[in-house]
Amino acid sequence: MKSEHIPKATIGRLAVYIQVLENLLRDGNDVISSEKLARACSVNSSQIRKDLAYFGEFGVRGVGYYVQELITSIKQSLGIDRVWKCALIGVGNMGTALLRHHDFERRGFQIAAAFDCDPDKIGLEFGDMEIVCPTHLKEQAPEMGLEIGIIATPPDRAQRAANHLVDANIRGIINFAPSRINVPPHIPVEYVDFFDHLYSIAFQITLGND
Amino acid sequence: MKSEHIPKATIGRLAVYIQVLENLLRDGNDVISSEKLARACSVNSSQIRKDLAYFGEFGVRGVGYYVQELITSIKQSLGIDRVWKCALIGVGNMGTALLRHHDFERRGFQIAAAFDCDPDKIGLEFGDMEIVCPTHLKEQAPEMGLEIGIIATPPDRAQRAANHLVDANIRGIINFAPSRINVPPHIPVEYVDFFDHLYSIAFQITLGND
DNA sequence: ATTAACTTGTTAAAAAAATCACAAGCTTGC
DNA sequence: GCAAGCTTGTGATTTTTTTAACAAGTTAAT
Ligand SMILES: NC(=O)c1ccc[n+]([C@@H]2O[C@H](COP(=O)([O-])OP(=O)(O)OC[C@H]3O[C@@H](n4cnc5c(N)ncnc54)[C@H](O)[C@@H]3O)[C@@H](O)[C@H]2O)c1
Ligand SMILES: NC(=O)c1ccc[n+]([C@@H]2O[C@H](COP(=O)([O-])OP(=O)(O)OC[C@H]3O[C@@H](n4cnc5c(N)ncnc54)[C@H](O)[C@@H]3O)[C@@H](O)[C@H]2O)c1
Repeated sequence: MKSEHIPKATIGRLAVYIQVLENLLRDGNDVISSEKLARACSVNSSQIRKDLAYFGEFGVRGVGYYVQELITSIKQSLGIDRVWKCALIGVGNMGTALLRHHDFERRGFQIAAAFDCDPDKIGLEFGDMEIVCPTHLKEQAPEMGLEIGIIATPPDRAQRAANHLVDANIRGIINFAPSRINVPPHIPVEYVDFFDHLYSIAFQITLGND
Repeated sequence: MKSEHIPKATIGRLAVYIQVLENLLRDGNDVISSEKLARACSVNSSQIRKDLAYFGEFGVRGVGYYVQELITSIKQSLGIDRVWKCALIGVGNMGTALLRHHDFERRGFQIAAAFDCDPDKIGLEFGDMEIVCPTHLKEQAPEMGLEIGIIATPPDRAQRAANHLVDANIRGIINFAPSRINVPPHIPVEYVDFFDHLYSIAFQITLGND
């Protein structure tokens, strides 16, 4: 099929499929049907087949999908069959948790440089990486091949951080701060806010009460 | 209008509206039109009016929405016009960042108790809260009025943590661990995984390249 | 070889969500 | 008091997404 436009929801589900498939593989499952995978992911099996069809034909009729092969195919489709180098801006509570999280590389991402404007933080070492001032971003980004920016500053500093990233020709941005940022339209921005999920839970609980 | 079923995407957008409205209020805007709010949130103005219509009529024709009033109405609609007490399970990198984050209460949530099974962590104090073993959950949850569980354990411990929460009659769960959990159907579960967003960015960047 | 039991990829149908378009309502100025 | 100018709330329409249905391909057993 190999379609042009892919729904955003599909991307989100592919992330879930990878997660579940990796567990299946660890448990020794070599082959899986869309029906079984669907149950494990709490979705409809046609949904899975349709999601995969956007990118190609990965299964065998009458058999199912070879798990390892499917994982590889999905990762290729998403563009995470390689490591993306990320620049972290803002090394506070959140930034530190991210730096200490050792799952990034395995999942296709590497925080290769960390920036903070607090003089008390500049110079601190994290593994083989030193925290430096965001003004160095423009010079370090091309040198180090930084492509994705992760903003973890307070909300009123997020735009400033975004400006540094844009100026350094970064190609995409994740913003953990609860504020909208303005960047040129060719740079994709994703907002991460746990409170979305907390609101959703609160709402679902409240709803159930009526 | 006051409809029965509300799209999940609507809840996500309401969270964005609150964020933007609070900034508008801080900047001294008392009234806003759906058109202007729409631009600030990068959505369609009918979308905003429709989202709000699910919950009631909050605007004044010819005028717009009174910002403070609208914030209050949205919070009421979502059920966050009060503080929800949360139980954190797993006080590692992520859990610690959450505990140190002082935005929770302002946003309607409070991490009122923290649990970890690591003997080195049990007994540590965080403000006026002491980390205790998850076996105490069942006894503390009703005592303290804990309603929402936040799982921040390693993925292979998430199900165990979920079981503790279910056993303690918790009403909803946020899972930060990258693994699916099984709980009774009346308990809503939300999965938080930043990698969704990283995948999405990687995909959007890769796509732009073709 | 043929049949029966599965499972995919895809087309068709249904459902859901987003957008448009406009009547209804508020405000201001004359 | 009325007209002109806005802006909401909502039915109608369009677009998007999800689900169902099934032909086509695979395997295994007889
Ligand atoms: N910690 C959490 O659990 C959590 C949860 C949800 C959202 N967030 C959001 O994530 C962001 C970071 O949260 P945190 O808890 O780490 O805050 P924090 O205050 O601990 O850290 C912010 C860091 O950003 C640095 N900084 C400020 N301005 C900067 C600039 N212009 N350039 C570079 N660095 C700059 C500060 O020096 C500090 O180190 C906030 O916007 C917060 O709302 C955090
Ligand atoms: N740190 C991050 O930035 C980050 C990012 C994305 C996802 N996550 C996910 O969040 C989860 C936590 O990450 P982390 O970095 O804090 O890990 P961590 O290893 O630092 O912390 C895990 C904590 O859970 C505790 N724990 C283990 N089993 C437990 C149990 N049965 N009951 C109670 N506590 C238990 C451990 O003692 C430890 O303190 C992981 O699943 C991780 O994949 C973390």
